[in-house]
Amino acid sequence: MLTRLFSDPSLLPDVQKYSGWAEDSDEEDSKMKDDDQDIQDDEGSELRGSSRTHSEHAGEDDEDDDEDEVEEEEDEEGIEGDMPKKRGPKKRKMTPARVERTKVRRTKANARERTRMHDLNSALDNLRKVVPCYSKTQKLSKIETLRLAKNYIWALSEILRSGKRPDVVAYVQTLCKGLSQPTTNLVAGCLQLNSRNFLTEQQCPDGSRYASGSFSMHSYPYQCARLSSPHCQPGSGSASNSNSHPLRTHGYSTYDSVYGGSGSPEYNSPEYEAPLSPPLCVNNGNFSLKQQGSASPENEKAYHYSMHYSGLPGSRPPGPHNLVFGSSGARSGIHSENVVPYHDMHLHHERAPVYDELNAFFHN
DNA sequence: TAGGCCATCTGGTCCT
DNA sequence: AGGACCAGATGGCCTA
Repeated sequence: MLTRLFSDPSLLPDVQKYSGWAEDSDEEDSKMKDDDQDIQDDEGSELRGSSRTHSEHAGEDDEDDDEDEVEEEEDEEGIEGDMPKKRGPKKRKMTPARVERTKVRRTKANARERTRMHDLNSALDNLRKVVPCYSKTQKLSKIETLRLAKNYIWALSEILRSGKRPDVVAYVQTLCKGLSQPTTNLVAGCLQLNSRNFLTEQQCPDGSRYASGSFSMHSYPYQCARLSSPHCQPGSGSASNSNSHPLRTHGYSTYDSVYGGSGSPEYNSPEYEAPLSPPLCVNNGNFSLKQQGSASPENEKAYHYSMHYSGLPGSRPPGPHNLVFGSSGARSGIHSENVVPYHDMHLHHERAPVYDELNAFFHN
């Protein structure tokens, strides 16, 4: 591509101009890769321009220099004869000066558009970090991020509206509504709704199961292997890393790794960026916030009572409250005082007001 | 190799 | 007039 580019003298001027812009830009796209991409795309646009209907003509009629006073009468009939007659203002002659100005203006517009899209992507990245599933290595697609965010907002709204303790199953199902199967798997994995663990853990202290099947793994088949997120998929990326990680091997979730308070240093690896996903902990169907790295007795207590989907033996106190998935709080006897107080939590989080309301409810 | 996702270019439209 | 926004087109990359 580049070889062809530089072998074609007609393409060089634009490329040089473009490169000049890239040097001036302090955007991230000044990176080598992006520069290459830019050059390629400019070349492509040049080449594509010849096939576009108005690439060099449309939108250039606002040029007001003198040599542009002459309008092309031929346009009325179609210059090439077989060219389709075009609507709109008559085209003006593309003098070299106009061509040059057009290119400059187009280049500036391209730069703005690129910056705009980068800003948009940055915002989308921020959104990825606050939806319930965040993986630096396996990013949700744009559309899936928006869908998940919508579902998440809806789920939280429902909690506030109904004033009821949310059912975990319904919560997850709401989150996964409309998501693609891979994304559903990813979200389920991030929430640690591992079917195996789920089924083995939804036993009451007396051994009887409840709510089994309320979460249909048929509807949301969770497959560990599909999860390439480093914190929820063993074997992704570096197999040795994931396998050597005891928590990952057992499928510990984002909740566990970040909000579980274990302070597992493995999660500080570059590969794993501490999730900024909502610090929500589903505690007996009760959504709460968990504090990072807290060692206070209260927090320990709350931690003991907090629900961990995967219940790794030995890693967590095997208290009965660990096993509660149902929506009925009476079933477990867990009370709201077991929830980490809001003010002890992620006050830095952008959505503190939401949590404020949630906790106001859960603490009443 | 097809399909999904993405970045970029581009021209049109709207707004300030 | 210029910038923001939008949607279509295109090509690259990745994965099943």
